[in-house]
Amino acid sequence: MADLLHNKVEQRLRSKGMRYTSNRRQLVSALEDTSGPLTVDQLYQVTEQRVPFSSIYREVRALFQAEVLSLIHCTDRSNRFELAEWLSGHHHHMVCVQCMAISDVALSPTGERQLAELVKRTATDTGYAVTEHTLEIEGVCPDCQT
Amino acid sequence: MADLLHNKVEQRLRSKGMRYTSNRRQLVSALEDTSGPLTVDQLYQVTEQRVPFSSIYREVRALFQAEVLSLIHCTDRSNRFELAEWLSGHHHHMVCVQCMAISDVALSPTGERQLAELVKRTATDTGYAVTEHTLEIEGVCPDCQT
DNA sequence: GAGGATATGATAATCATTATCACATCGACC
DNA sequence: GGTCGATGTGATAATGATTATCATATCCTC
Repeated sequence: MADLLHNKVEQRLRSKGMRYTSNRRQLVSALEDTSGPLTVDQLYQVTEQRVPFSSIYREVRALFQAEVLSLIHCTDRSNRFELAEWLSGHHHHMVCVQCMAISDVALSPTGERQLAELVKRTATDTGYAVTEHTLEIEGVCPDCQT
Repeated sequence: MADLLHNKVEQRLRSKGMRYTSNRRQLVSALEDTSGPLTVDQLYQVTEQRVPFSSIYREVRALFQAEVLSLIHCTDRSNRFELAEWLSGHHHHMVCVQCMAISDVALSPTGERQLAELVKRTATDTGYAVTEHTLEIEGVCPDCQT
């Protein structure tokens, strides 16, 4: 059921006294359909310019504060938004250093377990109370290798 | 020999027709003395305001293009600079979600080997030609836990 | 369907970063 | 050691992305 996502988002927003309006729904849908975080410009294009920039900026920030979206800062200095992990699942990012495309990637369950273990070990060494971890992998994507 | 770093940097800059001037030396020294990436403002403070902002911005960008520095994009939307890994060694970052401090952390050799293996495996799955990887760990630092 | 709340979109303001430009400094060559 | 062409410097202006403002529109509740 594709509407499960929208239900979850709507509940979250309601609980904060916010409405799940058309603008917000379009942005969430756009991010649902894409396999990686998007910039404000990309969101503007993907929604076919139906949502003006001033609104995208405002809504994307509102959704971020409501923890529906999370914010990624990329090597090319762009800021990108994606669905928060409680909506989209835990994942990491592969960045193409040529075309700057970013795509989500999930490790194998075993790999993720190993990584979590590594992170935990590092945490106890440093005294941090760890809440999250992300692995960012840079390289050249298949399309750019020719 | 503490000057090894400066020698390496000087050589690199020379090879690009650039001078290793006092401003640049101060910035590199500042980053050498700190255990994590710094923002432009922090660099301004750490160098005791001897280097004006306009120069910090210019030099930091020049050093970045010469691959002496690398640029980190943080969760709080700040951009930070640090010595490139060929000068400082491979490492990862721990970010405190309270005070936003960032400190470098190196994994154990075993851990790093495991991580590299994981990255390699992921790469072959996706068709990427991997050049780098960074692990970013978020949490609450010891100082902020009280 | 009236009223108080939140959302919207156009525009102006802000802030970090970058460009400009006149002047200073360096280094090579004579 | 003085001259010249190149690179570096610092003050200021310009840019560009993001945020704030505000009048209007839309939604919910009663």
